[in-house]
Amino acid sequence: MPPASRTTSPSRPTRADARRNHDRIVTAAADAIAEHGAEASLEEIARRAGVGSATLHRHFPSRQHLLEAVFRGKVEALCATAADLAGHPDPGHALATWLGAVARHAAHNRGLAAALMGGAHDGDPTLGAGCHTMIINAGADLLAHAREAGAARPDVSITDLLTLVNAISLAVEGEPDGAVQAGRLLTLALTGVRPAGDAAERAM
Amino acid sequence: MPPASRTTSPSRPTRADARRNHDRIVTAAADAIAEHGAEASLEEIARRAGVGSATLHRHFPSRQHLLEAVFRGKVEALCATAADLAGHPDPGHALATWLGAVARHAAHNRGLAAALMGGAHDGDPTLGAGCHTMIINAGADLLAHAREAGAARPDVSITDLLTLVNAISLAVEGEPDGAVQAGRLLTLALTGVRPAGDAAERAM
DNA sequence: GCACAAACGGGGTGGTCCTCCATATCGTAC
DNA sequence: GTACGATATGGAGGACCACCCCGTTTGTGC
Repeated sequence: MPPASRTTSPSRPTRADARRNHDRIVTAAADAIAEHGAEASLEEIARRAGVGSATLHRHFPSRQHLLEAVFRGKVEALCATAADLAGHPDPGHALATWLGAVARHAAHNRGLAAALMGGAHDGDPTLGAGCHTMIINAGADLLAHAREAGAARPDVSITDLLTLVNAISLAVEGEPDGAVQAGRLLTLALTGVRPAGDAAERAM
Repeated sequence: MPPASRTTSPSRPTRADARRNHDRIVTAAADAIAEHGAEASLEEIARRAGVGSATLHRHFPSRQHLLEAVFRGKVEALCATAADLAGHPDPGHALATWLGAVARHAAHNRGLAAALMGGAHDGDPTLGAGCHTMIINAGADLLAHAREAGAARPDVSITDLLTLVNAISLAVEGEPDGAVQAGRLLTLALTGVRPAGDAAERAM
């Protein structure tokens, strides 16, 4: 982040080769991450993109920045889905559907769960508008509506739910039938282990 | 694994220095893992133990083997807890209590969740009797009893439950109030997001 | 005490992440 | 069309890592 120059002009427009390299790196990263997961080698990504490793590090000072760039599109899609579902007549169902969509995206896009998870708590405030924050804001409305409709406990937060979804996604990542497992576990977590219809309130 | 020698005698008793080094490595690993997590540097562990890195690799051919050795005691304790709880009058409560104990152990012993998680699906059959298997066998009884008592759905497996617990434990690992978060999320997953007493069966 | 299998560990290989800085390139003002 | 300066580049190098080879040391049964 260059210090705001003295003139009103925003320093300079990004150079064309820089923009080109940026895009090539993101593309290469998407491939490598799909293949090897979120911990894919940065050296290899640079190699695939045909740039020096220093260039990669200049464009993306941390792995998290790179993940954010790779998955921004997917995250925006999930946010849009949340917006669509916000007006659904059954808010509880809408929330569950959306969380399922998050899990499905994570199952089909290796590394997405890590990108969603990492955002806030790695001490870098410059990632404020990152995927983590975006997805939380998107889900907050759905949860609020569900709560109003009595379909969600008042003491559960959207952070809880997304942590759960991402934890599940990470746990089954790499498994052959990951998407199925993730769906099972998410349903389990949302509805509880007790048989449906058993309303017993226990001390636990 | 030395090929079974021609004689009936089990080749040879382990040499004293080997046993000593083994123990020093496990101790050093416990410290390092508590400090840096399950991904702690093996070189550093060898350094702390005062042995060459080759010695560490000879004793523990993979990181998973080392984790198993470090946490075997804790896992046995959890298995014993499971055995104690097996006769509890309320099997549903017993199961929940035990899963809570697993989470609590994981929160207090960094790396334990990783040890429990890694066991089966990394292609090494020699880890058959590893922590993963031990804990599954221990929990299976509790789940079976809970199911008989109608306190657990018939379609949920012990693997599901342990995956959930470990996923949660890994997700909150390193967080300042990790133990509290893990407890919250586990309770949430076990009882569902709907308010207690809401027995509505939804299509979802 | 001796012989020998068992265990050891220094040092090498090839990998990672990240940084420095001399060089090449782009965009612009002329 | 050219020259210039800011911007961007990438190879080389440092620090670290997992893992392995192989000459050397050490423990043990006789």
